[in-house]
Amino acid sequence: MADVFDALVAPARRAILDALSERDDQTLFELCGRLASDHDVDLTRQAISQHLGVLEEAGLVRTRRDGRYKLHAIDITPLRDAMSRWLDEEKDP
Amino acid sequence: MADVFDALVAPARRAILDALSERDDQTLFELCGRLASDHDVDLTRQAISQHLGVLEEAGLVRTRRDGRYKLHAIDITPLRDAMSRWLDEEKDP
DNA sequence: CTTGTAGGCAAGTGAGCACTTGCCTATGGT
DNA sequence: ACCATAGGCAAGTGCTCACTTGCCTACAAG
Repeated sequence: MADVFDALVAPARRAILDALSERDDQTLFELCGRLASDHDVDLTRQAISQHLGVLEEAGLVRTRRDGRYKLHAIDITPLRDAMSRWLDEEKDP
Repeated sequence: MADVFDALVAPARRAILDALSERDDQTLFELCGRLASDHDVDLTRQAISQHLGVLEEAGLVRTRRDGRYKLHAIDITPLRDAMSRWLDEEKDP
Protein backbone atom coordinates (compact mmCIF):
# COMPACT_ATOMS: atom_id res chain seq x y z
CA MET A 1 0.00 0.00 0.00
CA ALA A 2 1.62 3.19 -1.22
CA ASP A 3 1.74 6.32 0.86
CA VAL A 4 -0.91 9.00 0.49
CA PHE A 5 1.78 11.67 0.41
CA ASP A 6 3.73 9.86 -2.29
CA ALA A 7 0.51 9.65 -4.28
CA LEU A 8 -0.15 13.38 -4.00
CA VAL A 9 3.29 14.64 -4.97
CA ALA A 10 2.85 14.21 -8.74
CA PRO A 11 0.84 17.06 -10.31
CA ALA A 12 -0.65 14.61 -12.82
CA ARG A 13 -2.08 12.53 -9.98
CA ARG A 14 -3.61 15.59 -8.33
CA ALA A 15 -5.16 16.46 -11.68
CA ILE A 16 -6.61 12.95 -11.86
CA LEU A 17 -8.17 13.43 -8.44
CA ASP A 18 -9.55 16.78 -9.61
CA ALA A 19 -11.04 15.13 -12.70
CA LEU A 20 -12.59 12.40 -10.59
CA SER A 21 -13.97 15.01 -8.21
CA GLU A 22 -15.96 16.45 -11.09
CA ARG A 23 -17.36 13.11 -12.18
CA ASP A 24 -16.95 9.61 -10.78
CA ASP A 25 -16.87 6.32 -12.68
CA GLN A 26 -14.68 7.41 -15.54
CA THR A 27 -12.69 4.99 -17.66
CA LEU A 28 -8.99 5.29 -18.39
CA PHE A 29 -9.64 6.66 -21.87
CA GLU A 30 -12.21 9.15 -20.62
CA LEU A 31 -9.68 10.40 -18.11
CA CYS A 32 -6.98 10.73 -20.77
CA GLY A 33 -9.23 12.96 -22.85
CA ARG A 34 -10.53 15.01 -19.97
CA LEU A 35 -7.07 15.56 -18.50
CA ALA A 36 -5.71 16.70 -21.83
CA SER A 37 -8.56 19.11 -22.54
CA ASP A 38 -9.36 20.47 -19.10
CA HIS A 39 -6.29 20.01 -16.92
CA ASP A 40 -3.27 20.61 -19.17
CA VAL A 41 -2.08 17.06 -18.63
CA ASP A 42 -0.86 15.61 -21.89
CA LEU A 43 0.54 12.19 -21.09
CA THR A 44 0.38 8.78 -22.72
CA ARG A 45 -2.30 6.34 -21.72
CA GLN A 46 0.30 4.18 -19.95
CA ALA A 47 1.46 7.10 -17.85
CA ILE A 48 -2.11 7.83 -16.73
CA SER A 49 -2.62 4.14 -16.03
CA GLN A 50 0.46 4.00 -13.84
CA HIS A 51 -0.69 7.08 -11.96
CA LEU A 52 -4.07 5.46 -11.40
CA GLY A 53 -2.28 2.41 -10.04
CA VAL A 54 -0.42 4.51 -7.51
CA LEU A 55 -3.61 6.29 -6.49
CA GLU A 56 -5.41 2.98 -6.11
CA GLU A 57 -2.59 1.55 -3.98
CA ALA A 58 -2.87 4.59 -1.74
CA GLY A 59 -6.60 4.00 -1.40
CA LEU A 60 -7.47 7.32 -3.00
CA VAL A 61 -9.11 5.73 -6.04
CA ARG A 62 -11.61 2.86 -6.02
CA THR A 63 -12.25 0.82 -9.15
CA ARG A 64 -14.95 -1.51 -10.35
CA ARG A 65 -15.24 -3.61 -13.46
CA ASP A 66 -18.13 -3.26 -15.88
CA GLY A 67 -17.63 -5.56 -18.85
CA ARG A 68 -14.51 -4.42 -20.56
CA TYR A 69 -14.64 -1.05 -18.83
CA LYS A 70 -12.81 -0.28 -15.61
CA LEU A 71 -14.47 2.60 -13.81
CA HIS A 72 -12.54 4.81 -11.40
CA ALA A 73 -13.89 6.82 -8.48
CA ILE A 74 -12.25 9.04 -5.88
CA ASP A 75 -12.16 8.18 -2.17
CA ILE A 76 -10.87 10.92 0.09
CA THR A 77 -10.99 8.87 3.29
CA PRO A 78 -7.21 8.17 3.36
CA LEU A 79 -6.62 11.85 2.71
CA ARG A 80 -8.66 12.90 5.73
CA ASP A 81 -6.87 10.34 7.88
CA ALA A 82 -3.43 11.44 6.75
CA MET A 83 -4.05 15.16 7.25
CA SER A 84 -6.03 14.98 10.49
CA ARG A 85 -2.86 15.02 12.61
CA TRP A 86 -2.33 18.66 11.59
CA LEU A 87 -5.73 19.90 10.46
CA ASP A 88 -7.71 18.63 13.42
CA GLU A 89 -6.03 21.02 15.84
CA GLU A 90 -8.81 22.00 18.16
CA LYS A 91 -9.36 25.72 18.33
CA ASP A 92 -10.86 25.88 21.81
CA PRO A 93 -12.07 29.46 22.36
CA MET B 1 7.95 29.23 -3.25
CA ALA B 2 8.04 25.46 -3.07
CA ASP B 3 4.95 23.33 -3.35
CA VAL B 4 3.11 22.18 -0.24
CA PHE B 5 2.87 18.68 -1.69
CA ASP B 6 6.58 18.57 -2.44
CA ALA B 7 7.20 19.65 1.13
CA LEU B 8 5.04 16.88 2.58
CA VAL B 9 6.44 13.97 0.59
CA ALA B 10 9.57 13.49 2.70
CA PRO B 11 8.86 11.56 5.93
CA ALA B 12 11.53 13.60 7.72
CA ARG B 13 9.65 16.81 6.91
CA ARG B 14 6.38 15.38 8.19
CA ALA B 15 8.20 14.42 11.38
CA ILE B 16 9.44 17.98 11.69
CA LEU B 17 5.88 19.25 11.40
CA ASP B 18 4.84 16.73 14.04
CA ALA B 19 7.61 17.91 16.35
CA LEU B 20 6.60 21.53 15.81
CA SER B 21 2.97 20.62 16.48
CA GLU B 22 3.99 19.49 19.94
CA ARG B 23 5.92 22.63 20.73
CA ASP B 24 6.51 25.82 18.74
CA ASP B 25 9.61 28.03 18.71
CA GLN B 26 12.23 25.30 18.63
CA THR B 27 15.75 25.85 17.39
CA LEU B 28 17.48 23.70 14.81
CA PHE B 29 19.48 21.86 17.46
CA GLU B 30 16.42 21.28 19.63
CA LEU B 31 14.67 19.78 16.63
CA CYS B 32 17.63 17.53 15.83
CA GLY B 33 17.55 16.06 19.33
CA ARG B 34 13.80 15.76 19.52
CA LEU B 35 13.54 14.15 16.09
CA ALA B 36 16.21 11.60 16.96
CA SER B 37 14.71 10.65 20.31
CA ASP B 38 10.97 10.85 19.64
CA HIS B 39 10.47 10.47 15.90
CA ASP B 40 13.08 7.95 14.70
CA VAL B 41 14.67 10.56 12.46
CA ASP B 42 18.44 10.29 12.68
CA LEU B 43 19.83 12.78 10.20
CA THR B 44 22.67 15.27 10.20
CA ARG B 45 22.06 18.85 11.24
CA GLN B 46 22.49 19.99 7.65
CA ALA B 47 19.82 17.61 6.43
CA ILE B 48 17.33 18.91 9.00
CA SER B 49 18.28 22.46 8.08
CA GLN B 50 17.61 21.80 4.41
CA HIS B 51 14.25 20.24 5.26
CA LEU B 52 13.37 23.30 7.31
CA GLY B 53 14.27 25.44 4.32
CA VAL B 54 11.87 23.54 2.10
CA LEU B 55 9.12 23.77 4.70
CA GLU B 56 9.71 27.49 5.08
CA GLU B 57 9.58 28.02 1.32
CA ALA B 58 6.27 26.19 1.25
CA GLY B 59 4.98 28.50 3.99
CA LEU B 60 4.46 25.62 6.42
CA VAL B 61 7.11 26.87 8.84
CA ARG B 62 7.57 30.43 10.09
CA THR B 63 10.83 31.55 11.63
CA ARG B 64 11.96 34.43 13.82
CA ARG B 65 15.37 35.46 15.05
CA ASP B 66 16.19 35.78 18.72
CA GLY B 67 19.83 36.69 19.19
CA ARG B 68 21.81 33.83 17.74
CA TYR B 69 18.82 31.52 17.90
CA LYS B 70 16.45 30.93 15.02
CA LEU B 71 13.08 29.76 16.27
CA HIS B 72 10.76 27.69 14.10
CA ALA B 73 6.99 27.43 14.30
CA ILE B 74 4.40 25.55 12.27
CA ASP B 75 1.78 27.26 10.10
CA ILE B 76 -0.87 24.99 8.67
CA THR B 77 -2.61 27.65 6.59
CA PRO B 78 -1.05 26.56 3.27
CA LEU B 79 -1.98 23.00 4.14
CA ARG B 80 -5.65 23.88 4.58
CA ASP B 81 -5.61 25.83 1.33
CA ALA B 82 -4.01 23.01 -0.63
CA MET B 83 -6.32 20.29 0.65
CA SER B 84 -9.59 22.24 0.61
CA ARG B 85 -10.26 21.34 -3.02
CA TRP B 86 -10.89 17.74 -1.96
CA LEU B 87 -11.69 17.93 1.74
CA ASP B 88 -14.27 20.71 1.52
CA GLU B 89 -16.72 18.56 -0.42
CA GLU B 90 -20.06 19.59 0.96
CA LYS B 91 -22.06 16.67 2.27
CA ASP B 92 -25.52 18.07 1.71
CA PRO B 93 -28.01 15.70 3.38
C1' DC C 1 40.72 38.24 21.79
C1' DT C 2 39.85 33.50 22.02
C1' DT C 3 36.63 29.60 22.57
C1' DG C 4 32.39 27.30 22.07
C1' DT C 5 27.78 27.17 20.33
C1' DA C 6 24.11 28.04 16.67
C1' DG C 7 23.53 28.29 11.96
C1' DG C 8 24.62 28.71 6.71
C1' DC C 9 26.65 27.65 1.98
C1' DA C 10 28.05 24.60 -1.66
C1' DA C 11 29.34 20.62 -4.19
C1' DG C 12 29.01 15.68 -4.88
C1' DT C 13 26.68 11.10 -4.89
C1' DG C 14 23.30 7.61 -5.14
C1' DA C 15 18.68 6.08 -5.57
C1' DG C 16 14.01 6.55 -6.75
C1' DC C 17 10.46 7.93 -10.00
C1' DA C 18 7.94 9.90 -13.93
C1' DC C 19 7.49 8.96 -18.53
C1' DT C 20 8.08 6.53 -22.87
C1' DT C 21 8.24 2.62 -26.13
C1' DG C 22 6.84 -1.92 -27.46
C1' DC C 23 4.17 -5.75 -27.13
C1' DC C 24 0.46 -8.66 -25.10
C1' DT C 25 -4.48 -9.88 -23.18
C1' DA C 26 -9.51 -9.31 -22.95
C1' DT C 27 -14.11 -7.99 -24.15
C1' DG C 28 -17.72 -6.69 -27.59
C1' DG C 29 -19.77 -5.84 -32.01
C1' DT C 30 -20.67 -7.17 -36.96
C1' DA D 1 -14.10 -15.81 -37.05
C1' DC D 2 -12.37 -11.13 -37.29
C1' DC D 3 -11.44 -6.46 -36.11
C1' DA D 4 -11.60 -2.53 -33.10
C1' DT D 5 -11.65 -0.82 -28.55
C1' DA D 6 -10.20 -0.92 -23.46
C1' DG D 7 -6.65 -2.17 -20.61
C1' DG D 8 -2.13 -4.48 -18.78
C1' DC D 9 2.95 -5.81 -18.39
C1' DA D 10 7.79 -4.84 -18.65
C1' DA D 11 12.15 -2.75 -19.66
C1' DG D 12 14.81 1.43 -20.39
C1' DT D 13 16.09 6.44 -19.71
C1' DG D 14 16.81 10.88 -17.77
C1' DC D 15 16.20 13.88 -14.06
C1' DT D 16 15.15 15.24 -9.58
C1' DC D 17 16.03 15.09 -4.69
C1' DA D 18 17.48 13.42 -0.09
C1' DC D 19 21.57 13.11 2.32
C1' DT D 20 26.47 13.66 3.35
C1' DT D 21 30.96 15.98 3.74
C1' DG D 22 33.67 20.06 4.31
C1' DC D 23 34.25 24.60 5.24
C1' DC D 24 32.62 29.28 6.54
C1' DT D 25 29.89 33.10 9.32
C1' DA D 26 27.52 35.06 13.55
C1' DC D 27 26.68 35.78 18.28
C1' DA D 28 27.93 35.22 23.32
C1' DA D 29 30.62 34.25 27.44
C1' DG D 30 35.09 33.85 29.88
